[in-house]
Formats: sequence, C-alpha cells, structure tokens
Amino acid sequence: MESENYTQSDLEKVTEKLNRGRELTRRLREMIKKPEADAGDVLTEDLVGKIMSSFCETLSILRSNECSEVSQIVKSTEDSSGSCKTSSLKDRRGRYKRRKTLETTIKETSTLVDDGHAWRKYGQKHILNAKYPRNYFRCTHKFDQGCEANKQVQRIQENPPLFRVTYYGHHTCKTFPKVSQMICDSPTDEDSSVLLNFNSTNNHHHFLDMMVGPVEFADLSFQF
DNA sequence: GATATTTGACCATC
DNA sequence: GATGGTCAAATATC
Repeated sequence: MESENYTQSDLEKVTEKLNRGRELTRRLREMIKKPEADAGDVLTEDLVGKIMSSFCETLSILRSNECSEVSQIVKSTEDSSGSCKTSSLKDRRGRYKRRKTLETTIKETSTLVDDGHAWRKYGQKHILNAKYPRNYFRCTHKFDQGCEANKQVQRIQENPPLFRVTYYGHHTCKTFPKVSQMICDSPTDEDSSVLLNFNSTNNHHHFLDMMVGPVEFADLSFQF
C-alpha cells in the first residue's frame, strides 16, 4: 500500500486539511444556495481560494513523500544497471516497470472531452475479448517535468458511443489545465469521477455534493 | 526540422 | 504461455 510511505503525522495533517476543505465547501454550498448570505464578511471568492489552498497543501504533503519514493526507485535502478550502458538496442530488459498499484480513476463517458491536459499517445493494443483496441496516453510533460500521469482510453460501446477512460497517477507537471476546459462532464449521477469547474455555477453542486461527505484518506482520488 | 502518431517487438506479470 | 503495458523505429503531419 502507498500509505505505508506516510507517517502518522502526515496522515493527520492530510485528514485535517481535507476536513477543513470539506467544511469550507459546505459553507460555500450554503452561500450558493442562499446568494443573499454572500453579503456577510466572507466572499465566495475567498472561500474558493481557501479551498484551493487547502487542497494544494494536502497535495504538497502527499507529493513530498512521492518524491522520496521516486528517488528511491531511480537509485535502485542506477545501482542495478549502472554498468550496462553498452547494452544493445534490442536489450530493453528492465527499461520499464509495469505499474502495480498506482492510484486510478475510472470514468465512463459518451464523449471524449478535452480534460485540459496535454496527452501523448504512446501505444495501442487489442485487448482479449474486447471489441475495440485500447489506447495508451501519457502526459506530454512526462520527460520535461517528470509528470507521471497516464491514461487509457477504450471504446466499450459503438451505439451510442461509450468510452472508458482510466487515469493512472496524477499530474505533477506545472501546466495546469485551462479553466475553460475543465469540464464537469459526469454522464450520470452515480459517476463519482468528476472534474472541478469553478467557472460555471451550474456545476457547483455536483462537486460540492461530492465534497461534503466524509473524507477518508484511502478514498482520495482527485483529478487536476 | 520538430513534433506527434502508428505499430511491431519487447518485457513483466499472472 | 497468454496477456497487457511500454518502448522505439518508422511514418505522418505541421
């Protein structure tokens, strides 16, 4: 489990900041439901800023541990293959590591919307018992910024068109999605995988409803 | 020429 | 050995 890399103190901090974010979100929802309440001393923009700050701090804690984990992987790789620089082009043994338990987010959608990130296709594969091939994408900034985000897109239905998009890891690149492209496109109420859009008041409630529930550390699955 | 996509081969895991 | 994920050369596009 990834949580083994976090100390009890880290978990407590993360929980505290998420709970604070939840409370701020709850207040924001109240203000949206009752716009007249906005006349108070706290503006919605302030709340949004605080919520974003809370999430950023949480991610900062999580990523600081990821970095140490990555550095360990790099170190072990160098140790095991440091003298193998002259290996032939054909010998790609150990050149990549198959992921085992990365954080995943699965979304089923009828339209392949632009999620605001730059993706680069690196593979396509026919999957057993699947009618359509699976497409593999990685973040464009994988190499220049070390972003670990990957996604797979697979058509699962022809008519109406339905795609299953699976995200692995999250973006660590500094190229944040354009706000106008952040689409809250959850096709069904059951679909808990949503993108945050602060630009459209029509979509506030969906995200807010998701956030006001109990926050469990193990359930973290944000998309940025 | 730079960048993105396609596609067959390679490799890890089960 | 089968399957799925990734690499990297070849090719396409701008």
